[in-house]
Amino acid sequence: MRENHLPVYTRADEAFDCLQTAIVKGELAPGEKIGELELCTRFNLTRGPLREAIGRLESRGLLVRRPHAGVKVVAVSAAELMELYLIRETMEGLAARQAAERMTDSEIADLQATLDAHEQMIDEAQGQAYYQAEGDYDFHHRIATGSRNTKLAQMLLGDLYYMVRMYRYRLSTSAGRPHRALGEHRRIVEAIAQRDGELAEFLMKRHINAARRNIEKQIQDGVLTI
Amino acid sequence: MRENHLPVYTRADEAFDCLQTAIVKGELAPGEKIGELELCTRFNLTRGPLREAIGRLESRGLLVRRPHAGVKVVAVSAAELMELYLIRETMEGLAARQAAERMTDSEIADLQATLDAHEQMIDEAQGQAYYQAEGDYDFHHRIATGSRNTKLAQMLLGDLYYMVRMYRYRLSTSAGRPHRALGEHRRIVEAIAQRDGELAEFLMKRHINAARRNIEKQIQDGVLTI
DNA sequence: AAATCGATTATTGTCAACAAAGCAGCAGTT
DNA sequence: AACTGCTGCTTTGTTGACAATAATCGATTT
Repeated sequence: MRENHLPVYTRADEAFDCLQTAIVKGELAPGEKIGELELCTRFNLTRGPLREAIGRLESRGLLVRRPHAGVKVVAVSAAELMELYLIRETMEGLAARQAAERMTDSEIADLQATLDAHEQMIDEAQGQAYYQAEGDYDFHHRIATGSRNTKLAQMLLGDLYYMVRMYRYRLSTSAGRPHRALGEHRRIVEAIAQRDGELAEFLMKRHINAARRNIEKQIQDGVLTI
Repeated sequence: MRENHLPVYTRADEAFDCLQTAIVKGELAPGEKIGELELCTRFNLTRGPLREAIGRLESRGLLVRRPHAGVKVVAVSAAELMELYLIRETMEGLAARQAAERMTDSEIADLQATLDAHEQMIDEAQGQAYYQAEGDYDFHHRIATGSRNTKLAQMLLGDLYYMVRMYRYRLSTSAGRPHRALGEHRRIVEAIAQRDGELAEFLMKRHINAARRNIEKQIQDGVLTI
């Protein structure tokens, strides 16, 4: 009778992780057609577990399958990326509201501590937008789980974030934005600490809206190509 | 070069459909532990495709798997069902707003026509809440696709609705609600026809909120047990 | 008598061979 | 010269057998 249910990794889980990170990191380019046995040799897997993983990823919308004709990585257009941000706006707004109602005091304290860490990271590594991106991810991750809304967290963490991160990897956050974003994060946490759900929702929506407009501008300026 | 890509059904697709409908219809009860080979004999499948389907359904949150210990249908608590409705509220609000901006005139006309059909169904089969439930599903389905937001539609149609429908099957919509719901539907479509996205969003959110409170009340009254 | 440890059994995870379907190249015809 | 139909090949879909793991039941010990 094992009490400690530490995650038992099956080959299928392994395959899932390998594929997912490869897609997110851009090692498998969007639109690229991928062969099964090619992936098998690449990740040291057999086709059974791999196919299970492909099924899961297809269900999550990261892969597109055409029966008997192969699987390819989903290609998201600029317009679709913008729509992803619209979805994030509403869903994370809800998450922030629920987080304000449900996060424990210690969780909020932790969140504030991570923001301090993020600030230091930004100061130390100026221009190293990567850290900010990871920090940003961390922040939103905590709010999603803090909402205590199982399905909401699942949809945000399991579906949306992977698609967003997939495009995060190739976009350099514009110079001034990290500091601005951090300020916005602070105000959201303040609202949560004051248990002001409505305000937290409003601020979160505005925050993501700003991020969306930022990317939109970069695309229009030709800085970011999709 | 085949032009007409009619859906090619593989065994895995078949397995997926079988399992999904069985879960939604309650033939596989929530919490019930299901064995693979039992399902194989039941649906005339082999384990390969079945496992692929299980992987997909697990990824969608309808099944819960514990490695080496089997798969069971997810059991959603009353509280979680309420949170599902909170998610629907925000997401379908967004869908209604985008639908107001993007649906074609003929799509809107079609939508109005289906509402007329629903009204007739309700009048003819009084108390037959089933038709209303299906009609309701149809309505929300059209709005979701009408948003032209691929990911949003995918999340609503592929994830949330199946979970909601799973619990719809066992709840009898209270007597007065079908007519009220139809009225709400009409006002939403009106807003869409007038291309008033904000209003459509507001009305849709209120509509789903009302549905949620209706179920909440039924649960409290003991009419509906989960 | 209760509890724990161990062997058995049933079930899941994995693999490799088989069948089927699409794709590409070639040849023949129009 | 372009197009259509055939043939062979590659890739995917499927199957059944094999290996590994957890649950169950029984025996032994405290």
